Amino acid sequence: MTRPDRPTIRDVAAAAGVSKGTVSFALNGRPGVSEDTRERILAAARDLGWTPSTKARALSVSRAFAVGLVLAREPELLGADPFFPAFIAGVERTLSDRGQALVLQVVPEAEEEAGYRRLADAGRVDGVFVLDLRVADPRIALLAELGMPAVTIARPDGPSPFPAVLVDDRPGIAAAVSHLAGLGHRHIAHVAGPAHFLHGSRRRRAFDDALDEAGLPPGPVVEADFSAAGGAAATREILAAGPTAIVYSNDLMAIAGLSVAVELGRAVPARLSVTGFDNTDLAGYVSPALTSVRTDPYLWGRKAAEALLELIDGGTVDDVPVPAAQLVIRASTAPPPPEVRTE
Amino acid sequence: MTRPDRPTIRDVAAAAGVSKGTVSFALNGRPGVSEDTRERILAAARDLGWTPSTKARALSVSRAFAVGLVLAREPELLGADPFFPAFIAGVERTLSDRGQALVLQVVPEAEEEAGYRRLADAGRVDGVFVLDLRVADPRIALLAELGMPAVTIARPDGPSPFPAVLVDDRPGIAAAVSHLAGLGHRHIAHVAGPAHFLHGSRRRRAFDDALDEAGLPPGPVVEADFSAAGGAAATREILAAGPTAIVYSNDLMAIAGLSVAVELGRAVPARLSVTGFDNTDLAGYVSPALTSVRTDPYLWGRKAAEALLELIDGGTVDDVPVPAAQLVIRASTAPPPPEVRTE
DNA sequence: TGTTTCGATCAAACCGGTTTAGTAAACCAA
DNA sequence: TTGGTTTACTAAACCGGTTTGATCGAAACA
Repeated sequence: MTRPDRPTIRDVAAAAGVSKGTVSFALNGRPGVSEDTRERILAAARDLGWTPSTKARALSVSRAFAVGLVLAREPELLGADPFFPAFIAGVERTLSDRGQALVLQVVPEAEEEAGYRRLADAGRVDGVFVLDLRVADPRIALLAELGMPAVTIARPDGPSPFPAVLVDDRPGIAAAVSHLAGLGHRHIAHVAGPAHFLHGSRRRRAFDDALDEAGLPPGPVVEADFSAAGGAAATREILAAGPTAIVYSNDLMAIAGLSVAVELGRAVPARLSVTGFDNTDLAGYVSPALTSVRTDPYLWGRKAAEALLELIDGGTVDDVPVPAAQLVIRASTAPPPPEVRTE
Repeated sequence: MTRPDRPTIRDVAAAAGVSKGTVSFALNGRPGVSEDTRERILAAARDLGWTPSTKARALSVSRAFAVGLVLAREPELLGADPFFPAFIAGVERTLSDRGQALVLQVVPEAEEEAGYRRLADAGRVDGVFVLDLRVADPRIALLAELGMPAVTIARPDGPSPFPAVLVDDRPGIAAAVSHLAGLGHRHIAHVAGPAHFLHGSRRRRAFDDALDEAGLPPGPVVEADFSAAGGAAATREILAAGPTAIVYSNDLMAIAGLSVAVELGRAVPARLSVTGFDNTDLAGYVSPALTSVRTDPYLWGRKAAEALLELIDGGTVDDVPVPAAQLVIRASTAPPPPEVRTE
């Protein structure tokens, strides 16, 4: 394990025959350095293979050159959700170009606030992303109090001093319901995500509103936990209400529900229509292929990171609009069976 | 955005009426501080709400107090793979107790080496994990040259100065094949992962060996890319060879393949048995429930992090054994149909 | 008693950058 | 020639910790 001593700015200064300060100026493109010396310094730096020490820069300018992400989900649920990796990839896309790093923290749900606090206290990050917003999310106030720049994914329900990436699940749910209603369904059910999650409750509300808008009576709703097991259980429960279609609030539950329905003799889509949400990689490859709502977490990640860096740099940042989610129609939705009479 | 000026060690020193150095000694539990003063210092630190600045410590002891992970997969593929989140959660489990952070980097595959180099040059991390080992992986030599401590997930095929978490896919594949052979299957096919990935090629070799051991002739193998689309395509291709069972090298491809088979009229498990690998959350909730190989990436993450920290602290670390993967038998495997005669 | 030893403490250097204050030389106008 | 600016650069302070070498008083020893 060789430990090649990295050259410091001092070495560069010596090689170029100038002082440390001048080297710093030259490397940062500041005025007050003659073209001649600047080139000599750059050449010296190149020859020595010098790269700035993030540690030293971080201390001297009191910036971490990193942003943080705290994930509070249980590992199993995390693994099943395609959101995070895609979001993170998008974030990285923006960060890596700008020499910023992403610090990740995965904590038990109860320690989420402690997680943010740790990142802040240790000075490890200059800002954070807030995901999985909850109803009346306490993290907003916490981060404001800590003076920590943040960007939320979706606009919180309460007041928030932070810019948000305006992710809106409602049009996606509305599109799913309207698609089903258009096919002739009158008994549409919903398997919702946990109500304390903002996206869980918003999708649910969107579902209710969409039914109303389609002139349909309220449909049965069962709350589940976004997991396959939860989706399966919820499906068993909700099928008792005799819906001809189920709108799931994510693909994982939809795929699990689809299997349950088929096992219970409810052929999909002949006797039951099903829609998912997320449009995961798998959605197009289950049988029948799942009608789902396509979201773009990669894009959200990119935009969120851009906004956060801007905010950290002291800019004022507006909420960031993103394209509305699109319904991808596949084979899991069809008109309801004729024998189901409309009341 | 209040910016509450964090107290420094200097403030603590002033409050306790001692010098900076003494404070540092006291806080780090070094000898040479009277019990009396130590307590006074600790009290002062507590009262002021002092927490050490990672930035300053990092510079002064030239440690980043962070470890790195470079992900080189495409975002979509990342999203579909349950491995990363679980692995990362395990890593965090170990790290967070010890005040270490995880720095993530997601890069296009072509920039993977640059990714490691960036982390190293900037001094952002004290060590890294090496995932998704490839055949003759160039990263091993790169990291050795950079003098960067590392832990590999699985033992590389070539020489490596780094400890490895001894993940071994072979028993899992062997168990799947032997399970199928025990059910009476004689025509077993394999949908492999990319051959340039070590786990792709190892699982394939394990498949070949297991067939041989069961006294069966080599079975057809199609290489795919671990994605649902790839799994579906590979299944279409491999079904032409007329196998009675297919061993997939991950669940995602298996689930996609299962749908393809059913659509082509090959009922599972009546006319085709299918096994997956990973035992994802969804495996138990598709129809039929998927027989799969359970792995434990959460545990691997924990162990890998422990080993890496030990290594960074200058310890010598041996390879880390982990429990062998277990076959989880569900409904997607059954005896082959009787009409298939054995040659 | 004088000397040694030792524990407790402090002042200062250091990590590798950035930034400010200061200076010498060059330049310019009167 | 003088005096005032500019330009190009240096020296030193600073960020907030850790670590080393020196100092000081008290206890231990001869």
